[in-house]
Amino acid sequence: MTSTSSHAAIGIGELASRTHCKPETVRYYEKIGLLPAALRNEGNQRRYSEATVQRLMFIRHARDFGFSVDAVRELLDMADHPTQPCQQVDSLARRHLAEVESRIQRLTVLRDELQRTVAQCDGGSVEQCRIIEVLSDHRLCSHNTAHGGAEALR
Amino acid sequence: MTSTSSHAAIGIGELASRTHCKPETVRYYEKIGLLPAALRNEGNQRRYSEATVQRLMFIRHARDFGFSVDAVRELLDMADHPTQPCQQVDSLARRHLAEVESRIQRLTVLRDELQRTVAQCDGGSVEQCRIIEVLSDHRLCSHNTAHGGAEALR
DNA sequence: CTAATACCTGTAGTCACTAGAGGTTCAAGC
DNA sequence: GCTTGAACCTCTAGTGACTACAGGTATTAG
Repeated sequence: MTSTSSHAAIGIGELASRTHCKPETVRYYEKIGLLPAALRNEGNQRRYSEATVQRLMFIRHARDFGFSVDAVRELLDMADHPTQPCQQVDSLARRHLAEVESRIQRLTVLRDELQRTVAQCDGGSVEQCRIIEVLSDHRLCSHNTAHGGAEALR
Repeated sequence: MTSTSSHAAIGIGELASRTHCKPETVRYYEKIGLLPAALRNEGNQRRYSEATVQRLMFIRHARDFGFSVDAVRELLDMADHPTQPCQQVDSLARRHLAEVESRIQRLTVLRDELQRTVAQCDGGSVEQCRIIEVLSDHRLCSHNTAHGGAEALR
């Protein structure tokens, strides 16, 4: 048996594989306080309960939604206080949604500018390349504002 | 006069302000080799020509388009060889465009899921909050694949 | 001449992990 | 009991593209 039975303590490897992350990530989350310090067995290895599996699933799912680690910290805190009103949760999620929408907006403008520029390249020499020309002179862009690609990507 | 005359050597502060970045960024670009080592005056301070202003404008504009520093390095290299065919430029720009489009795609899927989730919250207690519930259980999501928000944002 | 400003170098911090070195513990087979 | 290999441990450094200091020097305006 590979110890997948329901209420036995599990090791970091199984915890990681059941939550689609790596042992390094689990140790990292413990270090930054997203997960509490794990119980250890006699040989100093971490042992986890089902409750930790659930907590880590929550964390991974929230991260997968694009919430920052700090936001996840707040969400966990709220989830730990179930009788409180969920206004803060709602507000956090709406702010996140607004950020995603803004990101889409900026990337769409950038995409249009890139498409226009790329479409104008006729495949000659670099000397007459429209892409290089546009990069050399912002006045050739359709907007005179920044594209914001450096922030909207990466 | 604040030394804005056309062909005099300028300092790092003026170079920075004319290219919408900071002196630290200029020094950083020099360090990583995007800009050549600057000439110095008697007091060891960097002095720049108009050519450097142009080069840095190109760099900033390309970064603003979202090209990575490595991509900018390649673009600069190509721009420095004007008689070569611009096929590589074109290919680099098209790959970048594809990346931007993919990013928009992923963020759009994420936005839809977030919108759906946020819309279901009725403002009660955390206990019955749909947002917390969805984060706790991926099966409540409309797709059973990852949302990829952690990679698509950030 | 003085004071404010701009500049210099070098280091560390950001974010959310990931990768590696160098050592220890565990589980299975013989 | 012994061996072997996988899994685990801690600690450090690296990623991208800057940004922010600290502690010192140069320039410039008045």
